[in-house]
Amino acid sequence: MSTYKSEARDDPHAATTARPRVRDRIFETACELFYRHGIRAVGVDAIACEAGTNKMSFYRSFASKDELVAEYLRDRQREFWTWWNDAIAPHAGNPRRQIEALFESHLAHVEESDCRGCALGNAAVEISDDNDALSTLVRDYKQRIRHELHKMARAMGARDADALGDSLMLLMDGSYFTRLVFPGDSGPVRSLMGAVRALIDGHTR
Amino acid sequence: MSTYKSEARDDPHAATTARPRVRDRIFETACELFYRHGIRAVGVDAIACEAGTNKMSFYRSFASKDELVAEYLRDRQREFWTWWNDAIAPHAGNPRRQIEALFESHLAHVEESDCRGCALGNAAVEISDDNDALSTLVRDYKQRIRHELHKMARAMGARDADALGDSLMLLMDGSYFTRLVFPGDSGPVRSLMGAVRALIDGHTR
DNA sequence: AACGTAAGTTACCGGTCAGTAACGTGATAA
DNA sequence: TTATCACGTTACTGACCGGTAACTTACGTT
Repeated sequence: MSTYKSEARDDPHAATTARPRVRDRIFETACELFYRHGIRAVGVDAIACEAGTNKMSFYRSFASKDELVAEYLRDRQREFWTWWNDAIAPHAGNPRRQIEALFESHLAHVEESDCRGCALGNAAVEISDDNDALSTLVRDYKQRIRHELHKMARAMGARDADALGDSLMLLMDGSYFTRLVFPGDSGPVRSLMGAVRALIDGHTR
Repeated sequence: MSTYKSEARDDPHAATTARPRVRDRIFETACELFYRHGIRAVGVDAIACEAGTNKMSFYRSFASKDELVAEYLRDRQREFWTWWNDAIAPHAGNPRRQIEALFESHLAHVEESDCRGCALGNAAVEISDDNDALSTLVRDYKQRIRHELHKMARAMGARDADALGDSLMLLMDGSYFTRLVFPGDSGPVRSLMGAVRALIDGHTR
């Protein structure tokens, strides 16, 4: 199974060059490690070490690992909605174009070499259902995505807007999920835009 | 984060009533626990205890936890293809009906209350990429599914068979993935059959 | 110079992880 | 009867888990 182990830091004391506060370094490192290797696979020791500090400084900045995980998930969530708004903003007033632009951007993102799927969705695999704080966080996130897709489908005048929104969500999460196994743009994600357009057409023609 | 802890066994010594061999009990217990709580979240101690035995008997039957995990994944894989063949067998010679039947059966499975998504796909989230044995196992599995879907789409006479097969795979994995967050039949999976038929129509009309 | 603050260091806690050694027991089969 | 097999039991290893205590070092203000 093998948990992630950090290798010695290259830059033990960069001294003068004002590097970011330890809390920020820890957080950024943790985000990267969690996404790359999974939440359970990364211990706080490895995070602190990789961030060029130690466990004590970790616990001066974060109450617990679960707190850090929650903050990681909230951060990814925020980034997601920023991305979402940026993707649809140029096509305000044209819902169909907005959906297409959204999925074009999503496709580009998913095809990037360092993409490891959906951070929140992956977390749902790892966290236990009885961890209320974290699983609620993920559920709210996915529910809001679903809701926004319903809204956009409705704005587009789709025959069965909720069904179209749900189908689009299946495609979105499907491309995240398959991405874990198929590298780059070689996977089933190739067919994403075709499927998106076919479904939209089917609901508007 | 909280790892799974087993509660005391109810049936410490069922004596006469010939219960299955310890290896089988361990394996069955492990499959259930891995699927329910995730692979990393379940330790060998918990497995052995839940199976009504102890760690020593575990290691008499399995060389390592990773070996057991591999066997778990192979078993789920076998079950999957059995299910697959059973689903399409009644409609041999009618590829379109086969695909529909496949997804109808898949939908029913995914709507079951104890479904926690795709065992192999979930494993892909948890295992590290450098675990060759396990990640190859998962990749081969997903590649074969993709290949079979391509074949069926081709047999159906689809205009772009590979694209249709890929789109169907996105829907399939999407319904697995969303299932982790949306309980029962309340999630985006509601739209599955509609999307499947719309895509097929789009590729054959 | 004095002080507060941010951060590094070492050592430790109890618990769990995967995995092993050595031994005991009860049933079966030769 | 004796040997073997399948299994249970106890105790252990070394590493790692999340988390804490107590102390030290360095810097920035005033």
